[in-house]
Amino acid sequence: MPHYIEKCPECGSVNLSIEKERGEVICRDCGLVIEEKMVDFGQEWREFEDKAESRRRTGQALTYTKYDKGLGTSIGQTGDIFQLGGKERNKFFRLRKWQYRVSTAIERNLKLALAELKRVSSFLKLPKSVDEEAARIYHMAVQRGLVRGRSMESVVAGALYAACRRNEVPRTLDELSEASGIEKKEVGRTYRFITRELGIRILPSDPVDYLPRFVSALKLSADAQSKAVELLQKATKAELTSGRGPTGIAAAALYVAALLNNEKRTQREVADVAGVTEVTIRNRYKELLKELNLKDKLKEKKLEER
DNA sequence: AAGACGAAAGTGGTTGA
DNA sequence: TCAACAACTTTCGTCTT
Repeated sequence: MPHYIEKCPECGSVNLSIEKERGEVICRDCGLVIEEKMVDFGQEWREFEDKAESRRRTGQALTYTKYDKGLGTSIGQTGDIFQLGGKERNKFFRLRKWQYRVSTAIERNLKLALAELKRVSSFLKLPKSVDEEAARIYHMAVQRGLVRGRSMESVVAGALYAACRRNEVPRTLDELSEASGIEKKEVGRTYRFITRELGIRILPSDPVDYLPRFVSALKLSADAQSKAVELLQKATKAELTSGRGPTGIAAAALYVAALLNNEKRTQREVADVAGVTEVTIRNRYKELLKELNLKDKLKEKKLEER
């Protein structure tokens, strides 16, 4: 596993945790997110842990982040394809046909769109896998004519949002909106539209997925984070989570966890980081206290402090 | 003075007739 | 297409630390 950073710049700990799914490197001791979305967890070491599977390497994968899928522009234009065997030759014929079908208009649109996608995703420091997915979604959207009547940028933003959700690296609509310069509701609208039209299944995002970033932004400890995870698990069991905004739940759990851990943050601080209001935190927080019998614990805390 | 709390009214989106 | 509805926000007054 290639390590770009060995020690936590905050506390010097070498006890780093690599959250592959989120593409984040986190310090286990102080909870700092050291690297976010910077490591390309590609094929080579993805299967490292799974020894049953042989490691396969098949060269560069087709990539949707290049407008021509990385195939280059000279397929079948020279005579050399005729030296290939039948199977290979057919393959190239198919590719050439496909490429030919991409009209110049679509090609130009894709070039622009993928540049925009790249820009937004690097602004948000998203991992490459999300780029790929978003580009794929955009491709499909173009092919189905879903961009017509919508701005290219908003479709890009919607595709990225969908890709984030699919890869469990949730970004809020606010963040996407800020990065893309598209209004929040517009992003949400195109997101819903393209996922519906393309039949993309999106799991409801898990509040836990938001925690590492919130914890880091609030400079809370790893203890507080695991406490929050614990609370969230209980909350999920008590069915407090369905139908509610995941960010609000994550924020409330984190708020309580911080209190219990003597790392108090104000509701406002947590609310700002999570992109919800204090009121929402209060509501979720109230529910948490009621359902999980945490009141007593908080009272104990207060007594201890005297 | 700042933070926590809660009531009331408003917003944008979903659902179901 | 419209109305009911739930979740969330905004705003504001009151209580607590």
